[in-house]
Amino acid sequence: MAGPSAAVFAPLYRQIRDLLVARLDAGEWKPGELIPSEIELAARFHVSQGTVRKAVDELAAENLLVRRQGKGTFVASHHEPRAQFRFLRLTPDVGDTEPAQSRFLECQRVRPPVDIASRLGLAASESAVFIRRLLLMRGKPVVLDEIWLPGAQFKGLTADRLRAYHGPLYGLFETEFGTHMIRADERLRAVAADAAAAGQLGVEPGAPLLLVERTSYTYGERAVEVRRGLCVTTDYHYWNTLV
Amino acid sequence: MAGPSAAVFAPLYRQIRDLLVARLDAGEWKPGELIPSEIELAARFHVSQGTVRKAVDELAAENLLVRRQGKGTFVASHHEPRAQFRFLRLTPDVGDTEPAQSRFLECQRVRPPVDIASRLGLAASESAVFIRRLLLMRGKPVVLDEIWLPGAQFKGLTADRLRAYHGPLYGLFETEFGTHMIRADERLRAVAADAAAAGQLGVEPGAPLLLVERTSYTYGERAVEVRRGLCVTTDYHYWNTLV
DNA sequence: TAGTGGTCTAGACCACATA
DNA sequence: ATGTGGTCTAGACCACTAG
Repeated sequence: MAGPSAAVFAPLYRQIRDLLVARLDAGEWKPGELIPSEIELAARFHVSQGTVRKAVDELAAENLLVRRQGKGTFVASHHEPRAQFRFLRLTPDVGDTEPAQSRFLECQRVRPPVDIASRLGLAASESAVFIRRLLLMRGKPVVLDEIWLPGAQFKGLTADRLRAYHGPLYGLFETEFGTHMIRADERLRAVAADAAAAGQLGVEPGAPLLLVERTSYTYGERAVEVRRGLCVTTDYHYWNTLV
Repeated sequence: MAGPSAAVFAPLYRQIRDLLVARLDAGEWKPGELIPSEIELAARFHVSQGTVRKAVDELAAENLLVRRQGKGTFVASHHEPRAQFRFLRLTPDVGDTEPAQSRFLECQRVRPPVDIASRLGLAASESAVFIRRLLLMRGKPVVLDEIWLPGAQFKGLTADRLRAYHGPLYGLFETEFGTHMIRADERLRAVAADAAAAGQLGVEPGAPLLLVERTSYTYGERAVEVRRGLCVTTDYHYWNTLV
């Protein structure tokens, strides 16, 4: 409930953590880059190395930073192999997960529906980029995605640009638009396929589909993507771990 | 891939962690109970308090232990309010989550299907307890669960005993059968309701349902429950956070 | 060889709960 | 007043990486 800087009194290590996030947000260190060593950060913030360590530990646990022994601490990037499947929970029932292939059907600037606009924190006058794409796995359509992005942040995003890019979508967003997704909330339900979706996905109208509604956030809990995906779950499933 | 004790060479704090888990598994400290203080554990294991602290930190992060400042560290229990909804990801679209009501339809000793038996690590000769129950929220059926448990561990579990108990199922398992669930894997897919499920859940046959297949584990990564739930997701959704 | 993160320790002090 | 966990520090040593 409380905003990012609601807690005024916080332990030192958490204040350091927040300072580091602010630096990341400001782009002082970009995804994939090395951040200063713990000793250097300790000197800069006038705290002990142990306090910096605890701050960095938290950020590493949240996947904002990646520690590599002997090399240093790096800003997490969606281009790294280990991050590839972090936001893709759809897995084949048998065999290993392989990279999916995207087929972009549509990419336009639109006035977003009110519910989408409010989730993105857009004013009534602001536009959004709307993307429709089909995700293919093993050559077959598996997910039909509708994606909304804040227009101001994603100026110049076109279908051609999407098609020219190869790799994970969040990698493109990170590199070309300076927007790094760090967290996402998802809501899942089962729905019946309408005629349009059925056609795209190659199933019968009325067939059960898994609807995944996602809101993605960047540094500072700012929502920057709303996604609505319809998934065929006959040979794939959505996996999750409860701890 | 690697078993619980595959890593022979491990940092001290991890060895301490594993020792603590072994003690929990052995029932030395039961759910809800206070474990010895950090200083006492440090003395017992001949390490510094800082090392014990790091071991306990890990177990607290995994929800095996609960720290309470000024009071001590306690073994996590499914009876605590904070644990109530940890394994229930189905939430109403509007309004707050309320405790669900169980209606037990069936409880028998059975020879489990081979896939269930293998997931529970049961030999061909071993039996299982099979439970069917309906979960009601706001007075309406929302989930139809089928649950399999290892027969040997759940001797004496009957429909009457289930009906007599009020509270979360995992609380009963913990208190009456000494089995504490600490983790669960889930696989989700959308399926069409068959006639039987449709009747129980009050939906049309063929209606889309969310199928949740769960395997639950106790200390030491031992699978002790397989669950297959069919959920009506018209007014409820399954929520998840990707980090 | 030098620099990085990873582990372990010891001790001081703070915040909270209980008697 | 006492005991608990929570924070912060300082320093030693280890393990890994790279020039």
